[in-house]
Amino acid sequence: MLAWYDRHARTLPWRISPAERAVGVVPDPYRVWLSEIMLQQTTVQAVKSYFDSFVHRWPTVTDLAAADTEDVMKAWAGLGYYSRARNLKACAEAVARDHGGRFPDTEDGLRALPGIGPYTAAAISAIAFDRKAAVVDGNIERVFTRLFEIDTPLPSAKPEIRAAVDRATPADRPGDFAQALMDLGATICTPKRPACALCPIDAHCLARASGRQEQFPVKPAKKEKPVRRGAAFVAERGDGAVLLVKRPDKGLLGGMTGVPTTDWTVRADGATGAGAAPFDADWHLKGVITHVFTHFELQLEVFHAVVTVAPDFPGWWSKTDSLPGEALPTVMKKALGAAFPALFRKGKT
DNA sequence: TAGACGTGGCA
DNA sequence: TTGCCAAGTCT
Repeated sequence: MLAWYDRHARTLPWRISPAERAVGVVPDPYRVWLSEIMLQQTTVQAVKSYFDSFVHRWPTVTDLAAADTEDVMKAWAGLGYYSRARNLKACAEAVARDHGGRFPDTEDGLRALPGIGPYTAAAISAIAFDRKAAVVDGNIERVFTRLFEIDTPLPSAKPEIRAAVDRATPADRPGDFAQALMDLGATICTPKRPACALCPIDAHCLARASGRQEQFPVKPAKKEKPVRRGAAFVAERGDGAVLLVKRPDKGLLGGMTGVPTTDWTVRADGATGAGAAPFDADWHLKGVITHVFTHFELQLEVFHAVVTVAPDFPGWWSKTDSLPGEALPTVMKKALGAAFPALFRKGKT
């Protein structure tokens, strides 16, 4: 795997190449940590631009610790799983305050920090500090369940997989070993139609031998996504400014910004409509948007009104030129796009 | 332990 | 178009 990695390692903004490492270049634990948090359940392609803007704006963990939380949420907007952004800030503060601005180099030390679970602790200790650790992410689960035809369904199979990864991990270059396995999973040992002919370890793979590559890993059946409905209210002032509110720190889209909405419920009856508006105005239905979250699908009626008298309602007015800089999750950009077709298109600003 | 928690890309 | 999925964590 290490020989394969030396020739085929992906070039990524947060990564030290095997050649650089060989001549003594060491990774920056801050960049390793930041990339690992961003990459949780998120594609490399989606992360790249966010990673660049974060390290440009906050070059060190101390800079991030000193940042305004609102600015961090704004910079994270669009990446999803927003508790990661809160924990990112809390973790930076803990590292600055309790560790003198330096990340712990052990799994236990890292695991104690907010937002760092078993995977990320192992990954940082291996990649940033070259410590031997059993790094197990989704890629590595796939590679190992195929190698050994582990047919226990996930997540029950995790201990079995972890033990196998632990046995396989070398004392030399454990960080490159983990990254090699992840690159293999991302580029060759893919979920569908894996390119076994190109695999450096196909001779060792039980699933390859039996032709059952795509049967692994075994996962439980998905549950059906319920549909929830609600209404969003885009209030526009005479100068074009829009009324925004900050959502509660916990729960869905926690700490992010949005337009006022009703609750999103499974009720399919007349729970929505202009009658559910937070204050009286000449509301007009502008459209219905659909947005798919991890555990439900949302159908959101979007109402618009031009407001001449400031409503007694918590929030602030944001002019159209400052709107893109707000901490707006994609679903909220979609809602604004339904109200202002010229300003927002398909959730992009 | 199972559910909450976003988003965009691709087959 | 629909479903699956991508370097998981927290409760």
